Amino acid sequence: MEKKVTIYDLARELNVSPSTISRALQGHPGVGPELRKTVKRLAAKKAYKVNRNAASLRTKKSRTIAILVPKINDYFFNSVIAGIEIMARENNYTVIISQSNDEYETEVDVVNSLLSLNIDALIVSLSMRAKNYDHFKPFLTGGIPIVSIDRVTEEIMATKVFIDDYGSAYMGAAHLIEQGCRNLAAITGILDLKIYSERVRGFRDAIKDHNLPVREEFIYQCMLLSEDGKKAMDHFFVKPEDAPDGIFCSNDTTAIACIQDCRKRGILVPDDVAIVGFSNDPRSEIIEPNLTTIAQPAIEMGRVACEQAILQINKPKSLITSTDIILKTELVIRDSSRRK
Amino acid sequence: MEKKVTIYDLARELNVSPSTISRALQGHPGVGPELRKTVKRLAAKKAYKVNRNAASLRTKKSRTIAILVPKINDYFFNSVIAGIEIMARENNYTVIISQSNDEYETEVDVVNSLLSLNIDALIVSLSMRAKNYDHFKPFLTGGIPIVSIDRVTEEIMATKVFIDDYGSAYMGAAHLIEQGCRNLAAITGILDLKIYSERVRGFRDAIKDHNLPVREEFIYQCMLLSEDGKKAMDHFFVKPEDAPDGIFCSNDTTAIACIQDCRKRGILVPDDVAIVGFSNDPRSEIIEPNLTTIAQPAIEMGRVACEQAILQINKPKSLITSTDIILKTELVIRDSSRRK
DNA sequence: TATTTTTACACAATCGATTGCGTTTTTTTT
DNA sequence: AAAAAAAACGCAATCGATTGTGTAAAAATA
Repeated sequence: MEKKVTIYDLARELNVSPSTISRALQGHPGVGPELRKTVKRLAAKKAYKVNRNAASLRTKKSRTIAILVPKINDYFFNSVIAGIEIMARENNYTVIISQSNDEYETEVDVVNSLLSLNIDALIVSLSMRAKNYDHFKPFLTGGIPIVSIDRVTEEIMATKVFIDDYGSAYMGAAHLIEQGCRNLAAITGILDLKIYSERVRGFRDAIKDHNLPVREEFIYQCMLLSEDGKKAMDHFFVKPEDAPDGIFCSNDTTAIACIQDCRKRGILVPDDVAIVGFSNDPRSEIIEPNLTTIAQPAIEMGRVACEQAILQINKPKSLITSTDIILKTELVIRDSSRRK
Repeated sequence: MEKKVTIYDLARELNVSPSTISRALQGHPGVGPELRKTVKRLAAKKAYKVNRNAASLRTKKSRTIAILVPKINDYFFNSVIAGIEIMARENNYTVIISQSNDEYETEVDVVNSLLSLNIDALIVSLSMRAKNYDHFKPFLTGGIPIVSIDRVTEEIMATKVFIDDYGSAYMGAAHLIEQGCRNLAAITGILDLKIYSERVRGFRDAIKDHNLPVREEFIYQCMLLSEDGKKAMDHFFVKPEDAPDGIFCSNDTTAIACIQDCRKRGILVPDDVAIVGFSNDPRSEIIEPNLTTIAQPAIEMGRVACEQAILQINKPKSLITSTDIILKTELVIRDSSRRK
């Protein structure tokens, strides 16, 4: 079990001081060009790696960005993470990933444990069960920037990267109406989260703007799991003669559940009921009929979020600002809503 | 921008030495029970969090486990990661996740950068494009245990957690034969990796044991991407009159691509061609016909891998062993292979 | 050549927590 | 009550890298 090589080892071998080694490796001026080369060569030869703990302790910078999302094994967040990872790697940052499982307590827990890790920034998508946001305050008072993605809130002073939820939902609902639907239903996530309330607002406005009635009982609030999709269908179809002919879902999981449930009930999609999902999950191209859905630029969102995080890290702390970055979505029309 | 609270702050406030604070917080004997309570209370009140960098620097333990997988946004690895995350959290470990994108160079890159992070253990699934495994050596000589999962190799001295690839493939192929297939094809990953060569071996043996011929041209080696599935179909169907009537795929992505390609060609699944995939990806329950596939205990694999990592961390370094842990798989029979 | 400026490096403090060892105080033993 | 043992805590070194300041040598200037 060999010990790791330190700058002291290199210093001894070259008969210079450790400080010179450190400066040489960082390319500081004030170290002769020749010495610098010698040092770098020796460092490479002996497979020297900085001890990031030591460096972080001294500089109070860890070159680490933490990510906190509701679920790691979810297509959308996954892609966001992949995007962050790419940008982080390009900028020589390390990434730490955690999940809240959409539970408030876990979120608080994770956030607290991140506090001892000396991270440089936090990229977070809120859990569905938000109660308050006090657990994020130590970051802000500690000068650690927060970038909030997708599920954002005004209550945290943070750069926000998200999509035009209102417009996307409006687009989805309007599309259903254009396809001939007159009786729209929606499956939404918990309305405490702005992302979902905005989508419902867009959904409502699209209906109103087309002079159709908004049926409150056709707005089903849930955790957006597959079972919830089925429950929503049960709810919508208590009176089959007075059921919706178009469903706008706030994610693809519930949309797919609806399609599958329709098949069981012998309801034709899109002719009896047209369905639109949200996210453009890979499953949407596989389900029959293929699912019409709102495509979100997930990887791009990750990249941008990470970019913003790095920007904030390098900005004088007094200048912490709260930018909003809104990314474009796209309605991907497939067979689950296309009527001839 | 408030400074973080340190043990020195607590020490000053209570008029004791920092060492006592440290011991009190760790529950050391040698600190009076009353003082300990007082310290803990004050620490909680002032929201003290240990500085893990400082602690790690001193103890050479970071309570951090690194994960390296080919792709983060892949269902299987995702679930493995989720499993690791759960076990890590239970044991108060932090997890760092990186991906190699199935490229050798990236893998080397990532591994090297992990070297400066002072991780306690590495859990790795190899990239498809393995050339050699020298980049892992510094961990072993440095006393940092490696747990190798799924895509393992004998060439690294590590605890290995994987499935019975030979048996699983045998089971899959035998099932196809039982369903009446006489002319089997296989889509496999790069055969340099044991995981794939074992599957092909199982595939071969199942055919042989049923006294059927193994057609070498029907074993298609690729990176297992969706496009590869289509290319494989082109390859298998150059002579449609002499094409396979059953395909065993080493992952679900290619299996799904095959089903979709069959539809385009007007080939009936499972009647003309029966198809079996590998992993039990969520998409396999959505594709029509539903995909028969080998279910792997991905989350369990993550849990076990993490458990093993923690075991190794706490073991005297001289005792580094190389256990093999083989997890059970299950053939999930669905419509893509079930013939009446 | 004497003086100033520059260059190239060394010294030593510092970040915050941990821990072996030493010291003081209290308790136990004889 | 004196001696020994135990308990409770402090001192100071340590982990490895960074960085402000100090100093000697080399180069530039007068």
